[in-house]
Amino acid sequence: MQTIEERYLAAKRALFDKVYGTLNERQREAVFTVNNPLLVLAGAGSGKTTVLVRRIAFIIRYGNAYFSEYVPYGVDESRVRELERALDLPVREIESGILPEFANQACQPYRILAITFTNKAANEIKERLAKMFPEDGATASEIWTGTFHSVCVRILRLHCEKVGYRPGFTIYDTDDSKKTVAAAMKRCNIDEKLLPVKGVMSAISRAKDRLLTPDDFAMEAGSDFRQKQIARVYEAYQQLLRESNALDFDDIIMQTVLLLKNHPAVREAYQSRFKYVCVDEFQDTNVAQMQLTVLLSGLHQNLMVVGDDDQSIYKFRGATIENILTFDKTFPSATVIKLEQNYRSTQTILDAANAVIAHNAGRKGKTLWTAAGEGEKIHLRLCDDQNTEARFVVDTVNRAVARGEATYRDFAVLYRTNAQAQSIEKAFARSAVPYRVLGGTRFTDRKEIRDAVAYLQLVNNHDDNVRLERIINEPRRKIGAKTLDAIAQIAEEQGCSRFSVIERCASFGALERSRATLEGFASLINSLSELAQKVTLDVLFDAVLDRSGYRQMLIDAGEEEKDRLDNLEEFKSGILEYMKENDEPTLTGFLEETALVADVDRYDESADAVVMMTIHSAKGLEFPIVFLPGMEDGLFPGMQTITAGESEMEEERRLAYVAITRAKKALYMIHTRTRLLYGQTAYNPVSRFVSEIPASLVENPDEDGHGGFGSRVGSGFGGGFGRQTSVWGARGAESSVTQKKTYYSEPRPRTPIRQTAPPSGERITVGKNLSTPKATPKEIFAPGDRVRHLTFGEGEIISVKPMGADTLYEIVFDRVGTKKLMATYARLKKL
DNA sequence: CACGCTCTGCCTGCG
DNA sequence: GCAGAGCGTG
Repeated sequence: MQTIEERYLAAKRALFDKVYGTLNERQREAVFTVNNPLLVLAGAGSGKTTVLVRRIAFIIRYGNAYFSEYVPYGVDESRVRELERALDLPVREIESGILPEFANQACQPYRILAITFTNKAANEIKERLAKMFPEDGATASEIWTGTFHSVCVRILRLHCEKVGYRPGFTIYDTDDSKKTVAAAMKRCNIDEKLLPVKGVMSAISRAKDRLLTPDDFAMEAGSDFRQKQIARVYEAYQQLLRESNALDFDDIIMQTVLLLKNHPAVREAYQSRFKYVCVDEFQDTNVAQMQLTVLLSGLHQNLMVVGDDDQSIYKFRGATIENILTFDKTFPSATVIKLEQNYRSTQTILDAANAVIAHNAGRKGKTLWTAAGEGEKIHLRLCDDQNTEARFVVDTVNRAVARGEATYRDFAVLYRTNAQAQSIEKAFARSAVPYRVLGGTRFTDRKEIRDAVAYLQLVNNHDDNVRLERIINEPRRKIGAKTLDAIAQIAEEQGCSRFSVIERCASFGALERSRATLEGFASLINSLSELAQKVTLDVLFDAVLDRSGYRQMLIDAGEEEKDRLDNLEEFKSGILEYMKENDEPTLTGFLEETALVADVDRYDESADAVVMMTIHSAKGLEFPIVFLPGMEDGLFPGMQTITAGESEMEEERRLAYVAITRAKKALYMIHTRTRLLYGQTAYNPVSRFVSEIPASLVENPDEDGHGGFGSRVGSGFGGGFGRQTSVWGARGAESSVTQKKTYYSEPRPRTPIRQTAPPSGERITVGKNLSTPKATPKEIFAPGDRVRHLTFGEGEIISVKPMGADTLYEIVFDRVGTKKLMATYARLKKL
């Protein structure tokens, strides 16, 4: 017999469960678990952002209401009955009328910190939080949401002097850093040919990711000559950055960590402020970012991290998958919740993804499943070369659009390397298919934009030597390398900035010849600095372009540089936008935003065009129909991965997993017999990742519909390729027939794939070319039964759960571990 | 100092 | 195969 208290708590939880009934059980658990460390292992498409956003809203409204054991004084039989009866009320009424009284230590919004990696993700969270509190805009805006970098810059702006930077510091991007590293190497008398700048730069970056100071780095280098050299450059590089009052992207994180570590008062202030800390995409964090989160959440320990170890694809950028793999060891009190139900893709796509990723050893182990149904098979396609491949993509798109089965925006082409974009882009352009290419040169990487920004940067921070050098002779002012060397030398001797040397050039004999131009330049910058105090940003921007002569230079160049002028105008509209969005627009603020905003944010999902991007940049996105060109060993996985170790191959495999799970309803994997790569013709075998997908999931015209390509298909020396460069379709009769089978397929009913299984256990077939086996007899298994699955082999049922009209089995397979499968689709045979 | 030629190296890339 | 960097010449 339950006590009154037990019944009260049960009724309370039942009411919360009902109001949050649109979430699945696991999602609800994640939302309600607010205190103590929490690791949410969120598979692709499992609704992790929903969980993140709803959990934050829950914390603000109800605090620890769900799991709290608190029972108010005076709760009696009649009250409990009332609550139990309330379960029949509509959700809205429960939510507004009853739930608020359960609130337990509800948290003020400004005490919650949510950290993401990209501005895009941060904005999405902000927008969705705003929707959670439609009644007042203030609540959502008080929640501290931002990228690692924006959060750290915000902290550093207030405390930078404690770590040795002056207020108004500048942020150097990769290009500025590279120049500074080159300068540092020059100072150390190290030849760039013996030690490439690129390598040094990345070594320094990796060191900062791991919080290693130049001294630490030197210690670790030991007697290794190369490493010792890099240590010297690292030291000099930091020196140069400090002289310019500049931080690079890695410093932003590392210096914040050092600030919090070494200044207890600052640390304690933030620790007591942040009662709840949430981190998104936790699998992408590096040592420094991990340390930062641990420090910020150190007092209250309410740290929630969301991530997917299977989507960790940024090791090369310093991410340590160990952060997520060992989170529960680092925090023994942590709750771990796996989100495995997928709301994005068909079961076929998920089965393929699951099968591929199952080949990795170092993982937490998740198996995605969906209630959506099987969907169409995965299309595998062999083409002659990259041009045929491109034509195949374009024609498939055109056909589907012509039939009214899809619009351009439904398609995405995802590739391993940016170089692959070229041939496909050409084909789209030729056939007048609207398309967009993401990545490559960013808007803000264009020369004219960088120059204009450099002017603004120098106006904002006169010590910024890199930007000074960038624009002092742009437009031409006859200030060449000679003069600059002299200035740098004097600056070094005097221990002052180069700009102050230029200002006082009259005092230095060595600068006599350029005195007039230098003074002119100094007064240009100084007058712009004065102007910056008086006028709005857009006016300042025009003044920079006019007074510097930069605009005139482009106008004089005529038609050739027209684009650059247009780009500058576009950039100006960005300035106006910034001014509209910020109550107190400042030059520093704008420059900061420019430095911290990437190009991905420019991806406009509403435009009706096929989108092309690398698999890396597609992480987090989804598309109805996905093309994966270049599924070849040597390209994906790349040659350097094949010759490297197993852990590199696992990362590459995770990338394949990310690629596959982007697709909602259809996935086309393409490989070619020959491919022009780095000016050479390569004959690549089909990607091993393709071979890791069970043949039963794949429709493979090249095998004449028999499936079963356990061995490699298209190792590719079969038919007369090479001489026949004609596009497909104009080739021999036999192959056109094959092609007809694949993408000249019969019109497919536009059956929505996301529909639940019919209660009868009937299979949903999307397209009649799907040769699905006869419907499985609805045999009911019990825990302990031995069964056989087509792809997973033999296993034992460990749990049986009715799910609507279907049944969810949890099965431990002998070969592949535990999987959750829906009875309708699992095609289980009793042994 | 600017232009043009040759040479090199080349995966992915947030902020 | 191509872009960007570096070098040499007018």
